[in-house]
Amino acid sequence: MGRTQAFDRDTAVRAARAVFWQSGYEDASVPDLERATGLSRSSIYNAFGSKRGLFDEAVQSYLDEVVRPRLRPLEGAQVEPGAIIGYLDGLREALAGAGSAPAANGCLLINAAGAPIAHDAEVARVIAAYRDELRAAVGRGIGAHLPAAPEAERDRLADAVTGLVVAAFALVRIAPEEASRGLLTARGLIDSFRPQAR
Amino acid sequence: MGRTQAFDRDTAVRAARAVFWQSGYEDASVPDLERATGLSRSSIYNAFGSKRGLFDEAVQSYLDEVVRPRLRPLEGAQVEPGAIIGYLDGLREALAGAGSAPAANGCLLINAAGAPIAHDAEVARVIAAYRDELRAAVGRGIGAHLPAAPEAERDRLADAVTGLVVAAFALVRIAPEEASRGLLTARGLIDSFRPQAR
DNA sequence: TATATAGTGGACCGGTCGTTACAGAATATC
DNA sequence: GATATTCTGTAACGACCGGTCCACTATATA
Repeated sequence: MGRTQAFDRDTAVRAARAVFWQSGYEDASVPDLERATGLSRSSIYNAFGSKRGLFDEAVQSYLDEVVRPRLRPLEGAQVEPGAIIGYLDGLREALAGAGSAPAANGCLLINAAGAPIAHDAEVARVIAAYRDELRAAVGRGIGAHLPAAPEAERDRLADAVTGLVVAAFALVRIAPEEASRGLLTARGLIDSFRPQAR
Repeated sequence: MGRTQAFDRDTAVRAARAVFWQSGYEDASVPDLERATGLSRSSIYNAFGSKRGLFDEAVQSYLDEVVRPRLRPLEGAQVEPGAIIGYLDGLREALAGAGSAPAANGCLLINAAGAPIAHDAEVARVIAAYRDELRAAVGRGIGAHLPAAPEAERDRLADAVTGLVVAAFALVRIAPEEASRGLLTARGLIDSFRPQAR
């Protein structure tokens, strides 16, 4: 019995996700979240317990609907040779999106990681796991792209590319040109290995 | 006539610099700055006008006494061949300093750049200029280290190394291992060019 | 000694923060 | 229709923020 929940929980989380994505955790105020979700203060605390609770759900939503789809071409046993290049180009496109696209705000996790919230052990754990997932995917992409290259060189290359990708995300909002430059550099590094490998 | 200023301005700025370095601009509260400098609220506003005024002086002090000394071996017409390696190793050492050393907090400017203060045009300008200075220094270091390498490859290498260095600074506090890993990768990239160049 | 400046401590301002509480209206099941 | 649950307002809480103001003390020069 009793009234059923009127709003769609996922929709509300997605709206909150956009706010956290753009503003980081600390700078996203509760009134901001009210406005974005269309919910009242009371409803938010009723449904999610706290601002932090809402943030945690937003992070999960971000991983499921934003991060993992983008890494999908680099998952699985047989990765396309061009997938790693496509991934880098896709990233550059998304990050360079003229401010309108949500991805132009970089990475929700890294943005949120700027402030004290990053000292939170749980958040740090999620970020570390995210990075390892990325490194593995890049490694597979490099492997498929340069099958003839020596393993040591492939590892070094994958390390550099992963570093540059993380750097790009960390820097989009501080120095967008630097971020794009880093992704271009990563592409250039891969290309410079290509002739020798053939 | 009148009483002479009792405290040493530079000492106070250095103390404030440490606070901004560790906490960023927004998270450094005025009480924090009182405690660190040993000055009263009134004296701070008397001497520096505002929190922002104190921050600006701290940034200049940081550039003069921290950044530029470290880049000095990469300045001038004749740079030592090993200088770029020494620079990367020195950075890694400083960033890995067991939490006690101030440099373990990364870069004052990048830390401060996380929050709304980075939207400030002046701060953005300082950061961009800082980055260009770094890129030029790394370029000279690479040139001295690999004089025989083709210019295009040297440029690509210098871009990658600069990107990884900036990334390291941006990431020390979020993911210290990633930062150290990035600097090691930069070293490895340089070494991998060495044999061909000889 | 008179006076101008440097310093302290504390009260206070308006504002924002996350969170809690509560009254009342809307909507579901029994 | 009774009742349980979900909503929306709105007010208030205690804490912190940067900044201002003022009365007071200390120390220098003229």
